[in-house]
Formats: sequence, C-alpha cells, structure tokens
Amino acid sequence: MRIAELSRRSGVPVPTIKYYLREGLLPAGELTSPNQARYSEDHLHRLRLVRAMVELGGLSIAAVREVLGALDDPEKSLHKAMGTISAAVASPDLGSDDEVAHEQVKAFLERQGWGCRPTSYAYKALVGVLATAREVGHERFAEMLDGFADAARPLAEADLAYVLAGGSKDEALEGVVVGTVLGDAAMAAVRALARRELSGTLQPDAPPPP
Amino acid sequence: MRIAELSRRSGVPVPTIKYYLREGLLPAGELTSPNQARYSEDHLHRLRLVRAMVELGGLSIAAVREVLGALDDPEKSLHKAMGTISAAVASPDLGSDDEVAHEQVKAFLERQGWGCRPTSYAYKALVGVLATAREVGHERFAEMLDGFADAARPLAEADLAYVLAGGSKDEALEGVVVGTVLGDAAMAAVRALARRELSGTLQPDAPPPP
DNA sequence: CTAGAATGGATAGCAGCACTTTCTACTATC
DNA sequence: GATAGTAGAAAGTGCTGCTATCCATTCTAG
Repeated sequence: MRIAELSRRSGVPVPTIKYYLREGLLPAGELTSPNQARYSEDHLHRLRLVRAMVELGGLSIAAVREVLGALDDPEKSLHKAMGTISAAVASPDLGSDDEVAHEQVKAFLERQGWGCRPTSYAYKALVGVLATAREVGHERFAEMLDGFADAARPLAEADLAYVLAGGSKDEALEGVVVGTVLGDAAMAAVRALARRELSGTLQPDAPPPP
Repeated sequence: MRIAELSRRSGVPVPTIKYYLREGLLPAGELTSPNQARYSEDHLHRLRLVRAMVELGGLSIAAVREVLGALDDPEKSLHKAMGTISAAVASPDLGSDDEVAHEQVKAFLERQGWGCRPTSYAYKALVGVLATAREVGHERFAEMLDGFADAARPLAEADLAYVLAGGSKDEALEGVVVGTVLGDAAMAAVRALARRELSGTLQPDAPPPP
C-alpha cells in the first residue's frame, strides 16, 4: 500500500507518518522508484503500536524509539528487553540522595525477598517516590509498599503468562510492550474504579463527576 | 518567611514560584506592604505538593490547578474529590466508539459487581485502553482485567484506610492526592520490580540495564 | 542614613517537543 | 497531457513550562 492508504487505515495524518519515518520509528517503505514506496501490513501494525505508546502510554518520541530498538534487537533476551521497556515507560530519572528513602526501599526488598541492585532504574524510581513522599510529610506512605507488592506479584505472573502465550519471540516482545504500556493504563483505570466503588459504598451519595 | 527562603527550603527557583503564584497554584502571600509579602509553612507544604504532582505524577499545570481546586473546595465530599483527582491524573480523554471494547468493559463491571456509569471518566479510560489493545491486535488483553481487579480491590482498601487515618478533612484530601499520584508511581515501580524478579528466576542470566 | 540587595508585579522571551507546512522534483493515473 | 499523489528536505507552528528583564518600592547592612 502507499502512504495515503497507510494514513487512512491507521487514522494518522500523512505528515505525521513522514515525521515518524524521519525519526526512525517506522522503517522506510520499499522503494519502487526514486519517489515511490510501498508499505506493508507490518508498517501498519508498527504504526498502531507507536500510536498506542504515544497516546496511551504518554511516551516521548525518544522513548518510543528506545523501546522499538529493544524490540528489534535480535540479540536481546526477553528479560533484558523487559528492563529496557519498563525503563522507557517510567518517568525520567530524578535521582534522590534521601538516605531514609534508600533504607526504606532496601528493607522493603529484603522483606519481599527480592534481589535488586540499587543501580536498577526501578529501585531508583521507588527511592524517588519515597523521597518525595517524605518531602510532603507523608513518611507513612512507605507502609503501603508491602500491599503494593502483594498486588504486584500475581500481576507479574499474569503478565509473564500473557507474554509467553505469544508464539514467536517477536510476538512475545510485543506482548511485553503491550502488557507494560496498556497494563499500566488499565491498572490505573481499574484502581480508580475500585476506589470509586469502595468509597461509594461507604458514602452513598452523588457519584463523582463524569 | 520571604520568597527567597521559600525557594531555598523547597529547592524551587524564585521565578518558578512567581510563575506558580501567577497561575494560581499557590495562594498569594500575606502582603505586609505594597511590595512585600510573607509566606507561611503552608505555602512551603503546598509548593512541595505541587512539585510532587508535576514531577512525579507528570501532571500539567492545568491539571494541578484542578486538583488543588478540589482540595480547597470546602463543599466537596471526599468521594467527589477522589473522582476529580483521579480524573486529573488520568491521561486526557480519548473517547472511543469501539463497540466491542464497550461490551468488554460492561461485562467486566458486571462480573466484578461494580456499578459504574458509562459517563464516568474511569469507564471511558478503560474503554480507550481496550479499544487500543484491539487496534494493535491484542484482543486477548481484555482477559487480564479480572486479574487487575483482584489486585486493585485490596489496594483500594489500603488507599482508603490511609486516607481516613489522616485526622482532619484537609489531611484526608491531601492523602487522596498523595495516595493517587505517588501511589500510581509506586505501583508502576513495584510492578516492574516484581516482573523483573519473576523473569529473572525463570531466566537467570545478566540483569537488565541499570 | 545611605548604598546595595531583595521584593512584588508585569511583560517578554526562550527551549523543547510533536507535529505541520511548504517546497521541489518527480511519477502514476485518468 | 492534465491531474493527483509521492519522497524527501527544510522551515514553520502552537503549546507548555518555565526564565529573564524591568521597574518602583522596600528592606537591610554598615
């Protein structure tokens, strides 16, 4: 298909597709002549994946490029790709030097029996959250971590099962992307629904605004 | 204290504080003369809260203003404030007309025994996620929702307990903000840690990049 | 008491980002 | 052979979250 059809079927404007091509988010089409190229179903698929990451995941163009790089690297193990993808989804580094927050995270990991180097981005992200919590006077917030961990454990198993259910390695890697990006968005929505439901039963008056 | 001290103690540059004052994220200081104002500990607290929402939560200035509006409204019930806050945290509306996604969400809510109008933002957010999942060829993604719900239920209880533990209504409302904004960030980090751990045990080779 | 720094308030400017527009030189199609 | 579509490059746009500059006034150190 040509770029106009790619645009029509994806709902993405032609100039935006050209922009993505320039930025390396989409591989170039197959040139049939100096100014004519053909695009495949793969392009359409990839384009939709890019839009999902940008719109739903709120990823920057640079982050999307990084994720796609991990996705296309034939050397990369599933385990490593997961790390790259989660790192890209997380908010950009805000390294904290809060000693107490560090200790809280270390103690938490110990309690959970999770081994994780302090250099890992997820470790840093958690320290950043706890440091911020302390700054706004919510030291108690750290007490909620174990609850999060209990919730996260079965989710991680479901994530992995979902990923491994995809046959090929490519499908599995894409499952990681979808599971992470859509998973985070879905979890936020479901969490809001659950809170809404619970707080509604305790205080059954008018519902929150649409 | 004066603006310089507010800046020093919060780590936020003076021009940025002035910007927040202009944008209505911070109440004006108490004017002691036409060009002198005094700021209180409350200002410092509020400023830190704003930074937490902007930096960790990734909220826009407009969204922060909306959240603070809900927080300052003495009429607003806790239940309603929760709705406003969750809506502000969520990614901006991307209303979908995907019928199948709609049905999937309805069926999900029925299974969970959750009553929720289709006009609610959380409902819409979930429809948007499922519609996107289907677009990228992951119809199976909807099967993960019940797992999310099982995880979200105890989290919602913990959230509410955390919120109600704060004595005054002001404290409770701030607990909602912290629980939502920091809670989402913490959950994402913990989820990544859990995935990392699980995938590491299944495939014990080099860890993901720092 | 005075020089210099700080303040409130206002306006203007800036950098980054995610596109969009415009252009040229072609090519496919009716 | 007129019309529409295309690749590719470059410049432009609109928005957001700050920064910088300015001024008249006021605090403050010596």
